[in-house]
Amino acid sequence: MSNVTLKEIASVLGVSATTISRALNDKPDISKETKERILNIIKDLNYTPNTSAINFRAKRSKIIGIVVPKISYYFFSEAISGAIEAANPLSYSTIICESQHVLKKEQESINNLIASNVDGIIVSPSNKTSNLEHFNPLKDKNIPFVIFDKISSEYNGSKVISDDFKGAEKIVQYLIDTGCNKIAHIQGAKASSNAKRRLEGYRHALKKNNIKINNKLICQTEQVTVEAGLRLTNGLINSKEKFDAIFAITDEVAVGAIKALKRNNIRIPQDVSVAGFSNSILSSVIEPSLTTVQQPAHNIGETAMKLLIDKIKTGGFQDKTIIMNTELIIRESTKNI
Amino acid sequence: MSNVTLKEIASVLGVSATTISRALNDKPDISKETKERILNIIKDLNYTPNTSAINFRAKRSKIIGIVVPKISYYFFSEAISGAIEAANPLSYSTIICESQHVLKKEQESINNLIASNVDGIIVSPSNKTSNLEHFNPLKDKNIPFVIFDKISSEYNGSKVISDDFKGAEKIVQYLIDTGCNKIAHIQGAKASSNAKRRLEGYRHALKKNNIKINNKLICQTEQVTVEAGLRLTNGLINSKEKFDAIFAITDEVAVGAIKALKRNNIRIPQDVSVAGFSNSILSSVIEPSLTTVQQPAHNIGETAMKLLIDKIKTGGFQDKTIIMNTELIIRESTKNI
DNA sequence: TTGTAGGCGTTATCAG
DNA sequence: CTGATAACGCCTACAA
Repeated sequence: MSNVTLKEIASVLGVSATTISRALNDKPDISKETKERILNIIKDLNYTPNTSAINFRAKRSKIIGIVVPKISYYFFSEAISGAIEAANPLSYSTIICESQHVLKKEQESINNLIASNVDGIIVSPSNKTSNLEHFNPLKDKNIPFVIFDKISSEYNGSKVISDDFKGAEKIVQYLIDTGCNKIAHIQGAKASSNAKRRLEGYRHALKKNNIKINNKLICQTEQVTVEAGLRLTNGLINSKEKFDAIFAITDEVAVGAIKALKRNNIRIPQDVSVAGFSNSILSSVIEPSLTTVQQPAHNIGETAMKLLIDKIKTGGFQDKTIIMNTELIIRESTKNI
Repeated sequence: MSNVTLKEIASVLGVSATTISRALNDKPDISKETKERILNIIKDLNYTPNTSAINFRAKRSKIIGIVVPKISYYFFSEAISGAIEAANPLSYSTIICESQHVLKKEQESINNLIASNVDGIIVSPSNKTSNLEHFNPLKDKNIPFVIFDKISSEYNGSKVISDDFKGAEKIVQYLIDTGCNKIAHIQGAKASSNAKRRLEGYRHALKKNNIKINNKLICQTEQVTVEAGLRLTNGLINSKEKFDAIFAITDEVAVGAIKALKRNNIRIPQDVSVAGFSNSILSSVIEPSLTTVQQPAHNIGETAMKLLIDKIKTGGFQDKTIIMNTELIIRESTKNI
């Protein structure tokens, strides 16, 4: 903790604490000479202002809370990294909380952050979060917040989302363009808005190309894991339905799909193309490497933070929805045009 | 921000602010009846104590700073997660900073954290950090700190490290046990203490088994990436030195090695076994899946946080070194015993 | 058992 | 241009 206080410096220099405060804070009502004299001497004094005192007096904390389901998911760690990078230059610090996809923990995190007097909160709701009632305390206390990633398009507060619909449409269109027309989809958690939008994108692409939607080619998993991809793909293989491509809700699931196909000696992409979503590290490591959709995680975090800080500064009246573009990353798991 | 203050509640209830404070903080010098009466009424008043004020007065922030090279590395995100989990029940929050493996940013982060009046700091120094001079401000200001992961064993402050030496020894011994005796090693950054300790473990295992160390089989990379592993393994293949195993400094590098071997139609593990270090997600995705050493990342972060908070509470006199055990994870990239 | 006074470090306000 | 004063919300010490 810092020791030297303005008062102490003041008594050493023979001026008032107020004057030193003015010198330190670039206030106009101080003569150039006094200011320079003070700043020169203060350098040697090893003074660090007491932020607690400053924030206390200013009735703010300069701290932003971030709540994510799991820090160690690549998407979230990148988003956090982007958010921090946006916050630091504006002298905001960030407190991170994990909800572990448990609604109660999400709620607790929000309450803890309120108790910490954060100036604002960024939340990526868990898969289990279907309504936003636990955000009410934030509204009550007038604490601005921004939501990112998993959030339904009906919600009309400030949010940053990636364009799941278009991303899915884009990658399914690519599958179609490369000659596939019996495209299976492994869908994600039912409550997940991202999963819903990707499903819609998938459907839309098929319709646009006059391909009939075959519900037997759509399967679903609550857990988006390699294991689930493996299991569901095995299911598809064992069913009588023919398919020439799989579009999986995430890269993890797609990796499971690739493993299942390989074990059944089904060639990728000659017999079946595989596409994922996220562009996680996995996608370049798996063989064949995975065609996928890149979400600008870092950028999403950055944007959410900027949006929030803007909201804090302006009093938080305007609500904005920012939709981030996705990018198609073509690799070996799909055919060439 | 909270609005209701003790004073306001006091005037409503017709008691003094002090009494309410006592009720809220479980102080002994208050009658049971008054306490209950106050607590009952206060529930409806939607009071949140002003943490800024409390911390300001108590001359502490209840915030711990954490500095890591990169949040999105699995090891660090898990360590952070562990640290947060240990901190929250003790009502500490955490501020995360990224050094991006840049010494100057590490320094800046530490200074920013000091300026934020954190109660203590946990640092995982970057690869580029060879001395700890930039920690002096912490010592000067008497802010306790704990270091984890990348730190030389000579440093005698508080630290938490995983047992790289034994981990490396263990996995090399396993390679030897499965019939390898021309074991190559891809070494990491020169300044990295982990890399040094893993190299020592490798050497030790060879010596113990009377296998002569062949320096031509030891190569080195500053960047521990898939690409580096690929490049260096190609180098090994093109050299005249024979080898029957590769022990890579990290899983990323090992993945590169696997890719290089496969492209050269060298069978894994029949012709060459491959071993990594970290047990990152990659290791189970790559084919063949990778034998590796698991570092208890979550546990390391948790331990570091507990150590730090202990130090904060006791005034920070005792320095401890905690060495965490590693675990050998056997997969398909190595032969069976 | 309860209340009063004072101060933590900073800065806005007003007076000089 | 500079200084004195008060106040932010809470809690400790002391008084009643």
